Amino acid sequence: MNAIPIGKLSVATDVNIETIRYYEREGILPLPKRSENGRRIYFEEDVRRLNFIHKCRGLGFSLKEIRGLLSLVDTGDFTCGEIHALTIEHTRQIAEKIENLRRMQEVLLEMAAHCSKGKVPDCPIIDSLYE
Amino acid sequence: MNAIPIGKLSVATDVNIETIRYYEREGILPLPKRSENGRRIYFEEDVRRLNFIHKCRGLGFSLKEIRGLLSLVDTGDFTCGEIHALTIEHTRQIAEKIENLRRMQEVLLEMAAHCSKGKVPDCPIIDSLYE
DNA sequence: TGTGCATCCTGTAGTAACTACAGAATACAG
DNA sequence: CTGTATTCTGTAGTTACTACAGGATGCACA
Repeated sequence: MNAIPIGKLSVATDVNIETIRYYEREGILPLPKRSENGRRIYFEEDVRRLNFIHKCRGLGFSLKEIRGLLSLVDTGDFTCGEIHALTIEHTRQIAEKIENLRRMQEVLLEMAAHCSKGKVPDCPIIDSLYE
Repeated sequence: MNAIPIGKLSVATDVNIETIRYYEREGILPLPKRSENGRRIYFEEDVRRLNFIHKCRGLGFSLKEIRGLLSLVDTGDFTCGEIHALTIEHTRQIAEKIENLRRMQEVLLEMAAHCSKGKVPDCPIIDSLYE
């Protein structure tokens, strides 16, 4: 139920119409149902999946990596060991991303704070991401 | 001191040599000194800057956005108000990225935990990034 | 019941951010 | 001093979009 055309999906997810069709060609979005006249029809599930893909892209995951994440849910027949192998590397990667962002955040906030006290900031931002 | 050639910079930062030259062409890395025979010479500062750029890219920032972040440190003549304007939007964006990653992390860990108890996971991962 | 503007279709071409390769010069280890 | 490694410039290919072009269909409104 609640069928929507590609334009509405685009607005709902803030993903460009052409990008949606590109994801379809790439097999990262499933082939949607079509209306009698060949127009694509989407449902709530597609909105969720596309939101997920879009946010992952914004977090620096490649389409290949996203395919890997989606495979966790697309096929329900992974063994326990496989799930572990797939999630462990991803959680490690995510933890690292969070840590890097946390450091950037810290330095930016500090910068703004110093600044508001009238001090000209010097240059700690770059070091913040250097291990 | 401690001058290194492009190959060492590439190894030190895990950034492809061709990508380093590409960043130079794009003006995101400064034109380096050259040896007598025209070979690029880098220093510790370049390692830090390139590490920063590389990590930002891995966190989903575009080169344009990274240019904006670097401008905070490249020119020391921002006014306090400008620093605030630039940092506030960035910190908002970073907070959002952290929150999205945190949710993904939670769901992946939960998935692995359920799995290790022998339960077949169903499908919460996609919802985790759906507001 | 027309009619005109919005939305959709396919297909192709352009852009951003790399990445790889060709062909030549220089560095340096044994 | 000779051969393998590294660097150089320049160009072409790849990934992930993004923007048309040209045509068909949908739908609000007179």
